[in-house]
Amino acid sequence: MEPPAPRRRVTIVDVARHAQVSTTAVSKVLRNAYGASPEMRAKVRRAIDELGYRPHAGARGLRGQTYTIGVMLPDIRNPFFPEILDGVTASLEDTEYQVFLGPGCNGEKAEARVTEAMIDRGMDGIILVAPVSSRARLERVGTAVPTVVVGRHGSSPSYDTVADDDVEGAALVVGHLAALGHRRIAHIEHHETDPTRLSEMPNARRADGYRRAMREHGLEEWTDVISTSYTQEGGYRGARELLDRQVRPTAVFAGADIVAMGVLEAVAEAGLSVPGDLSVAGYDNTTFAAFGPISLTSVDQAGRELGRNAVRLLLERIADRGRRSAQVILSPTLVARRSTARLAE
Amino acid sequence: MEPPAPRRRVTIVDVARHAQVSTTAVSKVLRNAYGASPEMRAKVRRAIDELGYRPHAGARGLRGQTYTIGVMLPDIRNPFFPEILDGVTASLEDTEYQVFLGPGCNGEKAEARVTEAMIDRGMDGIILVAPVSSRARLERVGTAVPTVVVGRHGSSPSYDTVADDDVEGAALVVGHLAALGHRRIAHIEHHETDPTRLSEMPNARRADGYRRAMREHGLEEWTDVISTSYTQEGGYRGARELLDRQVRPTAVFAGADIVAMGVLEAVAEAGLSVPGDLSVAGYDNTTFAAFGPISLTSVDQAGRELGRNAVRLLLERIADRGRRSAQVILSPTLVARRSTARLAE
DNA sequence: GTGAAAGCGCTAACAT
DNA sequence: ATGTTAGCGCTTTCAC
Repeated sequence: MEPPAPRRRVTIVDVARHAQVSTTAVSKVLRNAYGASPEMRAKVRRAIDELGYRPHAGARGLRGQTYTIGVMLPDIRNPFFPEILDGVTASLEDTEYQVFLGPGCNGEKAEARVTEAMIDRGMDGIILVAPVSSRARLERVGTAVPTVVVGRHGSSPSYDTVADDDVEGAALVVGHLAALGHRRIAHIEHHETDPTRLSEMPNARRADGYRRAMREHGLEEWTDVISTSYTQEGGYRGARELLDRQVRPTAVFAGADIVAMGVLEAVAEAGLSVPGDLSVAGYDNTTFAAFGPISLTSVDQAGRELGRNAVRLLLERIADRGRRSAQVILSPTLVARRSTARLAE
Repeated sequence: MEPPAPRRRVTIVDVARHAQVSTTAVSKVLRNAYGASPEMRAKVRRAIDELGYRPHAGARGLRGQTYTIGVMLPDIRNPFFPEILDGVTASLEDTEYQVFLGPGCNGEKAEARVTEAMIDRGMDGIILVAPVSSRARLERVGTAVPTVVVGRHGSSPSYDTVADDDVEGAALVVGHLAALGHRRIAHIEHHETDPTRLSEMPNARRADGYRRAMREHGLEEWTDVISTSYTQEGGYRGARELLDRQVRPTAVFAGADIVAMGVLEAVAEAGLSVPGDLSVAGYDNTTFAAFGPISLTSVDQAGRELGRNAVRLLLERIADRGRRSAQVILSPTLVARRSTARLAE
C-alpha cells in the first residue's frame, strides 16, 4: 500500500490564470484590499472556489501577515487555562486568524524556546498566559511581535496586559470564611523570591491580598502562610504541615484549585473530613472544583473574559503597533460550595 | 509609553556578509548539509552566534521544510491527552522541530479547519489524536502532508496509525471485576452509528471488547450496555439509568475516566457508596483517577508511548514519503485502585 | 481600477 | 568545497 503521490498545491498564479486576471488582483481580493471592482472580486472568488485555492501562510508572511496567533500556556494540565483559550478561539472564530498553542512551557528555558519558535514562524501576535520569564525576556518578545501578557501584573510599554485582581480574589475568600465564623484561616502560597515576580505574579498578589484581608477583618494574629508550590504535591505538603500544628487552622485558603486537591488528599488521609474538620477554598474554579463529590469553594477568574480581552488588545496592536500599551484588570467572583461551612461551636 | 520600534530581523545575508562567505554556505551549515568544510562551519556558527541569527521558518518552508509539527487534540480538557503530548515533545526535544497544538477540535468542522490551517502553514508533519473526521478527510490530510493518526484504528496507505488495543483494555477491566466476584457488570459506551467509526473508534472497540470478554467469562446473560456519550454528563445519565434498574449491576465499566466521574457523581447523589454498593472502573488512567480521594480503577494507555511512536513514524515518513504505511498497536495495563472491590456476599 | 515587476528569506540546482 | 543564480508563493510598490 504505497501512499498516493501528493498533488501540486494550487497557487495564486493558477487562480489568476483561471480567472483571467493578474495575481495582484487575486491578492487584493484575498486581503479585501482597495483597488478591485465588485465584478473582479466576484470573478476571483469564483475561481478560488472552483480550484479550492488556499493561500500559503508562510509565503504570505514573507511580505505581509501569516494570520497566525500563538498562545503559550504554562501548563496544559491545569483546567483553568482551557477557559482562557476558549475565550481566545471564540473571539477569533470569525476572523481569518488561526490559533496555535505552544506546548509544555514549564520554566524559563521552555518558554524562551517556544516564544522564539513563534517569532521565527512569523506569527502575527502572541498571547502569553502566566509566563514565568523575566521582564527582559517578555519585553524582547513584545518588541519583536505584538504581545499580550495574561494573568501577570506589571505594565510595560512593549506589551499589553490582561489580568484578574488577585488581591480582590483573596479578599473574597477571606471575607467568605470570616463570615462563616472562621478565625484561624491559613493560606498555602507558591514560594517566590524573585523581586519582579513578587510584584507581578498572581500567586504573590494572592498572598498579599490574604494578608491584607486578614488584617482588615482583625484576624492579623491568625495570619498563617505556608510557602510551598502551586501543585497538588505542594498542597499536600502544606496541609500536612498545617495538620501537624498544635492549634490547627479551621479553614485553609489554597492559592489554586490544584493546591486544594492536595489539601483534600492530605485531609482524607488523616481521617478528617471537609468541611467538618476543615473548610477548604481554592482559586480558579476549575472543573475539579465544580465536580459534585468534591464541590470546592473557589474564586472564578472569568477565563473566557481574559481570553476575549487579550484578543481584543492583540488585534488592536496588530493594527497599530505604535499605540500606547494598555492594561486591563478584571474582577473575580466567589463560588461558594460545600467544602466551606460555618464553624462549629 | 510608546512601544520601542522593532528592529530589523537578522537574515541569512547578514550572516553571510559577517562571516565573509556565501549565503549558500550559511544555508548548508544550518541544515548540516553536505559541502562545507569544518573551518567554514566554525566561521558560520560564530557569525550566527554573534549576530543572534535565527532562520525564518516561513521562508525556509517556501523551498524546504518549516521544521514545524502540528498536533491536533480533540479535547484539551481530557487529562489523558497531555500524556500523549508529553511523549511527542520529549521525542522532539533534541531536534530542530517545534510542536504546535491546534486547539478546540470538537467536531468534524473544527477538525477540518485546524488541519487545513496546519497544511496552509506548511507544517512538515501532522499528528492527529483521536480524530472524528471521515476517512476521506483523513486521507486528504495524509496525502497533503506526512500524517500519523493516534488512538484510532483502521489502516490507510495515506497515513500511519498508533493505537492501543482497546479490546484488550476492556478485557482487562472485565477480567478484574469478574475475578472480584462480580457478574452483573454493566458498560457505559459512547453512542456510535457511523459504520466506519464503529470499526475504527476506540469507544466502539471497547464496547466490543466488553461484550467479548463477558462472553468469555460466561457472563453473557449479564451483558448490559448503556449508550450515552464520553462526557461527565453521559456518565451521569448512564448511571442514573443503571441505578433505576430493578436488578442493579454490582459493577460498572465506564468507557472513559470522564464518564466514570459522572457515574461517581450519580452514585453519591443517590446516597450510595463506591465500592460498597457499586464498583466503578474507568479508562485512560487520568490524573482524576489517580487522585487519592477518588482512587479510580482504570486502564492505562501509556500515552507517552503513543506519542513517542507517533513521532518516530512521522519522522520516518518525512524522510521517506514513499514508504509503505505502518500500524503500531500497543498494549494497555490495568491500574487497580479503591473504586473496585470484591463483591460482598 | 488594473497589472508588471521587484523582492521578502531561504534552499536547490547548477556552475566553478 | 564554494559560490552564482533562479525561484518558492505571496504582497507591495509603482506604473498605466
